Amino acid sequence: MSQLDTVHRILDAAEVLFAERGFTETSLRTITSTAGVNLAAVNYHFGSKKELIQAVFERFLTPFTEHLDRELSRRASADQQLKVDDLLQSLYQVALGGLASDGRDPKRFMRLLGLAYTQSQGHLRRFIVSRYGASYQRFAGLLRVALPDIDPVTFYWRLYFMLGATIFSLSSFDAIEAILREDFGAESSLDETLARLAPAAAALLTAQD
Amino acid sequence: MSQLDTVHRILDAAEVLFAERGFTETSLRTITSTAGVNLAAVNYHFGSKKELIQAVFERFLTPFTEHLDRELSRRASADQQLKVDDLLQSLYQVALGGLASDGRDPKRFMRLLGLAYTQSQGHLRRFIVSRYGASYQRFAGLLRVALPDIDPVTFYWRLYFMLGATIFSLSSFDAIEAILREDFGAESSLDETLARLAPAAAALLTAQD
DNA sequence: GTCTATAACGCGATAGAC
DNA sequence: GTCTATCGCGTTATAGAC
Repeated sequence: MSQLDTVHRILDAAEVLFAERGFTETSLRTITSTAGVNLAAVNYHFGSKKELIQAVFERFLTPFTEHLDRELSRRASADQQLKVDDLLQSLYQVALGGLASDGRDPKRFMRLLGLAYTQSQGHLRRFIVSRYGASYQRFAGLLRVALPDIDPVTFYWRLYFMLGATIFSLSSFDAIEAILREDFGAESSLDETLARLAPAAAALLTAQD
Repeated sequence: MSQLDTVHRILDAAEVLFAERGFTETSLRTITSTAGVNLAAVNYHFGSKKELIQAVFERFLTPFTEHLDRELSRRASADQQLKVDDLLQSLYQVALGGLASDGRDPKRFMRLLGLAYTQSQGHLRRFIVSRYGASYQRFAGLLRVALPDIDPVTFYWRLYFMLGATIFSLSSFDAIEAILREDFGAESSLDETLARLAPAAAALLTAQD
């Protein structure tokens, strides 16, 4: 088995298992046996479990922020000024859809983001902020320009409300979808849910006090 | 030290440590040494770590749902029909404020709820649903009556969006508050944040498609 | 570059003395 | 009811053979 295969197989197994169980709850033994590689391979290729966790996020966040940055630049050059709806559409449809078109599961990505937020992995938060903080700042800045009438503190709280609604509900997408399917017999696809989320998030951001 | 003291001290230490680090990341050794009790005391008084986790949630959720149920009954007997704003006010101001007036930290409660949501503790989810599901169903049912024009699947997705915005942002209240204080020099109290969250959540729920 | 074997340690839980 | 001591197991990480 080539080195590239081994690294790849470890990342694939770790991504799925972390998303299902969390970081602490997933042992290197489980990851390596699922991946079909030797236990020592993780420490050889990644150095430590922490660095493996960061590598899993890097593989999601780099294409995600690239899709988002590209789409924001495209829209910004076309329009005079980006509106709230444009920005949310960039975030939801393009960035997540772009991820899906790369063959990466956007629901799993959201689950990992939720874990990064609540599990106290200080190293992971530092890694994400230092590596991808610029893209976040750009998006937040454009949204701020699109909502000039809201006072700044309220604006930022609403930004976190919006992120919370997004990450929380999408990270539990499968569980929520299963409940609604049982109660109403109606299946919800990720696209339909994003189509429901976008106007709700826009209303949240633009609400009158 | 009396038995009541020991049980109490374990619960106090576990509540703080779980909220700070998560369940798996907090060992019984850390809990008992923080509480100043013997390691064996947890298994003696609670049976297992899982049952200790449930006891920590019980001590928050029982008064919380009692406050909420009482307030919903009070409002329902006064008004003809409860509106969205009434229901959100019951949830935010009264239930959380009631918790605070009992001397229980509502931010810590929100952090624990966030953990229960994202950390895969199957036993905890089953415990919460079986013990407190009725209060949740009642609140969701009243909110449904207040929003009859929205189609049912959209309504429930929005309910999860609203819960996500609430739990996610309040569970990270201290971290978000610190960022905003550094950037704008403006402190945000929990009350002020709830006063910002209520209209935003109402707008999210009542949005036009 | 990949393997086996193991070091070094922390975990939850419990038996048994007091 | 509280203590000490310990069992049995799982963990990450690494040394050394191949």
